This record gives sequence, C-alpha cells and structure tokens, in this order.
Amino acid sequence: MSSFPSSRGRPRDPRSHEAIVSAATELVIEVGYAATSIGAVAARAGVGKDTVYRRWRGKPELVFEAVFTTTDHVPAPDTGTLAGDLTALLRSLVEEFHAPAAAAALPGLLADFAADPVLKARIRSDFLAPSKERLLIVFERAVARGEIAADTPVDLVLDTLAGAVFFHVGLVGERPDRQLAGRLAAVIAKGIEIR
Amino acid sequence: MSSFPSSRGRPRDPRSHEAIVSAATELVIEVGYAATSIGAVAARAGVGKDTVYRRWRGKPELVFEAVFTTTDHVPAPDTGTLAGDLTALLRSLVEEFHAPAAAAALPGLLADFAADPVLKARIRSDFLAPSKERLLIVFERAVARGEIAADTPVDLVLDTLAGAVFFHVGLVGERPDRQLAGRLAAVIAKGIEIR
Amino acid sequence: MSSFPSSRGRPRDPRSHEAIVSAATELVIEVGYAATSIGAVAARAGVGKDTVYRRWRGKPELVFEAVFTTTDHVPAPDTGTLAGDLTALLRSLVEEFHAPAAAAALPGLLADFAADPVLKARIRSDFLAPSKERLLIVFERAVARGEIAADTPVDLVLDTLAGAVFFHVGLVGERPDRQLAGRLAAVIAKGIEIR
Amino acid sequence: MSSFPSSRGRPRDPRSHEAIVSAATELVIEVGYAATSIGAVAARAGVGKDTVYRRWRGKPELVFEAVFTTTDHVPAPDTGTLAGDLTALLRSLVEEFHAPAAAAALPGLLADFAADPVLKARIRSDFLAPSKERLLIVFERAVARGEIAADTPVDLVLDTLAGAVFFHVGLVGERPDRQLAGRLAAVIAKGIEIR
DNA sequence: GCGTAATCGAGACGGTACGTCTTGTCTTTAG
DNA sequence: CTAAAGACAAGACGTACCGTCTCGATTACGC
Repeated sequence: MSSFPSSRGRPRDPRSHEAIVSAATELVIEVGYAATSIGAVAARAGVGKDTVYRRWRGKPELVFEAVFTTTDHVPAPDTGTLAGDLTALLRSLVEEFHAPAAAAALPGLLADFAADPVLKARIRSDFLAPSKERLLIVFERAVARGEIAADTPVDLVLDTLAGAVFFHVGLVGERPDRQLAGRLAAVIAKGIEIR
Repeated sequence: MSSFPSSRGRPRDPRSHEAIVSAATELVIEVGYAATSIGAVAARAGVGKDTVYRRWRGKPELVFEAVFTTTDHVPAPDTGTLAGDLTALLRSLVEEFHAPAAAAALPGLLADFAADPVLKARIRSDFLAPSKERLLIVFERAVARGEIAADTPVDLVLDTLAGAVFFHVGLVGERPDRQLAGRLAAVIAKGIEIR
Repeated sequence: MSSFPSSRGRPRDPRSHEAIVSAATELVIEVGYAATSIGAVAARAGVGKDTVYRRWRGKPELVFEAVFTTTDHVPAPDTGTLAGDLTALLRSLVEEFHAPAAAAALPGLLADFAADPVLKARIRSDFLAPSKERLLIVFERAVARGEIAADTPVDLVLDTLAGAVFFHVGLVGERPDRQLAGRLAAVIAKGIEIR
Repeated sequence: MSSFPSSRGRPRDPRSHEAIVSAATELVIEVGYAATSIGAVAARAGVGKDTVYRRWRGKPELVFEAVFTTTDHVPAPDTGTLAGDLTALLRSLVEEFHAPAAAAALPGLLADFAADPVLKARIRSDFLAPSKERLLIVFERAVARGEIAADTPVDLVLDTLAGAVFFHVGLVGERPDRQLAGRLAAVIAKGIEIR
C-alpha cells in the first residue's frame, strides 16, 4: 500500500525496529513502565538512543506500540444476544488489559498520554478504537434485534466498560475472576436494554 | 503503656504541613503532576526538602493528601429511589474527579500508586473508601425497598462507577456534561435492579 | 581553682563534656575527620547537638580539643647539645603527629583552621605553642653554650620542624622511621649553628 | 593493536574542559576550597554536573588540576652554589604556594588527598614530583662540586622544604617576606653540606 | 561507480530531579 | 538555665534520565 520511498540515504534497518519493540516489552514487564527508560531500551536493543527517537517521539508512543499492537483484530462477537456479545467483548478486554506487558504498562501509559495534550486526544482513537468498532457492530445487531434503542450512547458505554475493567483489573489489581466479564456484561446489557 | 513517645523533641510545625500541602496543590494545577517535584514543592512552601520527606514518603503520598483530603464527608444521598441516589453519588464523584487539582493529578497519581505494591494495596481504601461507604448505605436502603438483591456486588459496581467517571472525565477529558451522572446512574440502576 | 558559680538553673553536666570528647576521638579514628559530623558525635555521646554547640563553636574546635589536649606538658629536653635536644623535641613531635587520632585529624583540622580567619590566627598558638615554649628553652641553653646566635629565628625553625614532620608523617604518610627525628635534627642543628 | 578504542561516540568538547577548569579556579579564589562545590563549578562553567564527573572523580582531582597544572616547567636553577640553587628553588615554591588559587586551595586540597587512600599515594607524585626533579638536579651538581654527600636524602629534604613553606606561607599565613627563601635555604644548605 | 545523504552505534552534552546528609539554629518537655 | 530529642531551612552530594548533538562508519539511491 503505497509506501512512498522518500528514500535518499541509508534506509532504516527494520531489525532495529523490532529489537527496540522487543526490548521495550521485556523491560516493561521486568522493571515496570516508570523504570523503563529510553536509554535502557536502546542499550538492551543494542541500538543508539537516536535510533529510538528517530522512530518514536518518546516513551509513551514507543511503549504503546510495543504493548498494544498485538491487537489481533478479532472479529466482533455474534452470540445472538446482547449480553452474550458484551460478555465476549469484555472477556477479550480483560484479557488484553491483564496481559503481562499491558498490565505493567497501562496505568503509567494512560497517565503519560493524559498529561500531553496531543497524546490525550489520541487516547480514544489509539486505545479504544478497535473495541469501539466491535461494539458498534454488536450494537447494530442489538438494535436490529430490538434489544436496544438506536441512539444508545456507544462512547459512554465503552468508557464504562473500559473504565470498569481498567479499575478492576489494572488498578485495583484484582485477579480477573472468571465471572467478571459475564457479571459486568449482564448489568450493562440489562441497563441499556429497552424493556 | 502510657509513655507517649511522640512528645519528645520539637513538635512538627503545623504551618509547614499546611504550606507544603498548599504548594503541592498549586503546583499540580499549574504544571501538572509529572512536573511537580518535591524540591519545587518545598521551595514554594519555603521549607526544606527534609521537612517534606519527614511527613510523606514521596510525591504520590503527598499529592494524594493534598488533592484528596477535601473529603467533604458528604452524607449518603437519600432521594427515595436507587437511580436518584446513584445520580447524586455520581454527581459528587464527577465533581471530585473534575476539580482542577484532582483532574491534573489523578492519572499520574493512580499510575504511581499502581506501580508501588505497597501503595497499590491502598488504592481501594484511600481513593474509594469514602464513596464505598456511601454506596453501601444507598444499597442498604435499596435492598430494604426491594429494588436490588441483598448480595449485589458493591465493589464491582463501585469500580464500574469510578472507572467510568475516571475514563470519561479524567482520561478522555470529556467535559462532564450535565446529563452524564443521570444517564450513567440510570443504566447501572436498571442493570442491577431485580426486575 | 575558683570555679565561679555563674550558676543559674541546671549546671552543665561534666560527664557530657567527657562523653563528647571521647566520642569525637573515636569517630575521628574510625571514620576520619571529614566523615566525623557533629550530629554523629552527639548521637554516639548520647547527647543533644546543642549540648555540643554550647561548648564548642564547631567541629574544628571540638576535634582539636579532643585530639590535642593530651599535651602532657613534657618538660623541655636537656641533653647537653643542641642536636640532642632537637632530636628529643622532634621525637615527641613525630609521636604526637603519628598518634592514631592526630594522624587521622591533622590534615583536615589544619585545613579547617586555615579556612576560617579567626581560627587561622590560632594555629600558631593552639598547635605550636607548647612546642615553641620548649624550643625557646632549648634555644636559650644553646645560646648560653654558644652554639647558636641569640637572634636565631624561633618561629621559622619551628615552622620548618613542624612542617617537615607534618608533610613526612601526616601527609605523605611515611611510617616514621626511627632515624627521622635524629636525621632531621642533625640537619637543622648544623644549619643554625654558628660555626 | 592499533584499534584506538576512544574514537567511538562524540568526542569530549575541550571547551567544556577549559570552562570547568577556569570556573573551578575562580570559585576557589572567590569562596575558598571548602565552599567550592561541583554543582557551582558546573553552573558557572555553563555545563552539566555529569560533564564534570565524566572527567574528574571529584572535587580534589578537579581543583588539583585547576590550580596546579600551571606547572611552568621551570628549569632547575644553576647559580653555582647549593645555597643559591636552594634559594631559587624555594623562591619558586613560595611563589607557587602563595598564588591566589593555590593559597586558597592548598590546605583543603591536601586534607582531601590525605583522607583518600588512593589520592594519598599521589601526593608525592602529583604535588612534589616537579620540585623533586629539580632538586635532584641541584643535588647532582652539588655532589659534583663536593658540597654534599652522594646519599643526601632527597625526599627528606624535599619534605622539609615543602613542609616549611606550606606551614609558614600556607597555614600560618605569614606574608612571605622577601628573605624567607634565602634564610631557609641557608639553614638547609649549611645543614646538609659536608663540611 | 560515485557522490550525496540518511542511518547506524556510541557516547558527550546542558539540564534537572532524585533522596540522603550535614550544618547550625530553634522549640518542645523534663529536670 | 541545661539537657535530650528532634524539627527546621539551606544546600551539597553523586547518580539517573531526558532529548539533542556530534563523531566516524555504513549503506543505500540517483546520477
């Protein structure tokens, strides 16, 4: 797709990219987000610091890509009921937030994003976009089934789902018990259903 | 027994305490949580750094006290319906998270608390305890009215409410529109009501 | 002799004085002059810092008293010859500078005295006075014997003796070999003798 | 062999080096050795603290280089007599110790060197080496002339000369009167001469 | 095949924050 | 008034990281 070779001079080594991302992921898991420094990432990747800064504007962007680009692009669930779909959706959200690197990185990462006006605007798109896409499909089907109103506020529900999972799993550190997704889905589904 | 050990030596000057807390609040508002340093707080308070470290173990503890000890000790709402009570509760939660200092401090503060095992254990008690107390009362009344089951999971609901508000207001930075509390309360109330 | 009781209120505890001096001596030996702090001395002496500052103006004065008040007031040597007397005098000087506490304290102590205008004026009197007294007597006898001129400059000779011992023993850290005093005395004696 | 390892990475800026040395010299003169801090030196040099610590292990090493690398490499004096040569040698020693920066730095500097085992071993080589070299030449000539014995102890004489000057000029702070070098040289020369 | 130019690893650079230490003073209670 | 205890303002300590910069050395492209 159109990669425009603005290429003069030596092209960037793709192996560096991958080495940096791996090093970042490992460090976040091993020492945490706060103690993960660009210098340490570069050193572990066997790379100069500039090679990192040439590709990412800073630690938040780098760690975000390192940790959250495993977004496998799961298709939207289709269990036949809103509650079922939300359960599935929440299950993958819990899984995503509970993965070692994500759990270690999320609070600090969100804080850094929130602190920078430019990055703050990207929280919705970067962190929530994939989930929102799937939630939209789930809602479409639920509307078609007559379960929910057509104007059910997607963003508010999404914030609620993500916020609940983030608080419960990421912050409070509760081990995500098996029933969490189901129970939360049940409450929200019932809460937004028409009848 | 009886020997009160803290009465030896010069007592801590309460004016220092207050000056530090004020300086911390101001700095968090002016430059943000990340850029607020203990040294700068001490300097603005006209105090030595030791005087800060003598009272707080670090920035997270200090800023937490500075920003969240306005615990107004509001009584639990009693509007007659669960939805009404939750609306009131959420309104004060939104207000609390949206206050200048709190909004500036929250993401970074939660990140620092989450990164330290000792502090992480205190998130629930320090940040959520007051709200939980009031939610418990609201639930008691709702149970008495027959609106909800006696075993409705308080912590899960609280995490959901707090998480939703934190994500919507604190992170995504949405200006908290007037209807937010009401809409969210409606969804949750309906979601957990028996019928 | 005549302790005038200017005493109102609680009198100073002489045991404190001794405890402080002992603690200072020990610390100087154990951790060196630079690392010996008033606070540490007070703590080891089981005494408040003020109790130290009430008696001494600072570390230099305290350590000086702790380390150099063992000046036993040895009588001036009288061996019958200038060279012999100087040898004896130098021997006690070497011994004094080489004692554990003195060796550890001297360089830093002299530096602190030299850095403070008030104390600097006291180096000659505090450190060198006892030796000068004895040297004067030695010189008187040598003048009487006709070995040296009556106007032989005592201060210059004393500075030379003390400086040589300080450099050789205190700074360069040479173990003071047995012959040092004799050899140095021989050179100086011969150097100042009339013939 | 041949692979010169220090050619990797950005080379150290010699202007920083010079700026630091100048700043150190100025500060020592203005506020004294004790009050000269690495931080203040760095600030005045317009340089980060790391840039200082990258080149010197600490204040003693830095100040030593700043103050005593004016090693003019004066040739050994050759006046025809031992007394004359020693006078010349002492004159330059007095001059060196009496220079503004040196006089301000010497006592503290020697104390810091003496306090550190590693540095202590370097006092003889760093501070005294240039003088010793010249004294050796002076001695050689005096031996050739038959003035002194071949085994006259250079180190002891050097310690005596340096110690005397240090005590008289550096510590006691006597203004170095014009005759000092001559008088001291006369005593020592006479003291070590064969006849 | 040759210059131009961007990238590479390395590490120096000016800043700034860290949390601890020491200084000499001050303020409490106890004697 | 002294004593022990310890708080207080000030500021230095040496380390870490930040994001930028300057090296010499590669490695591609367009000519």
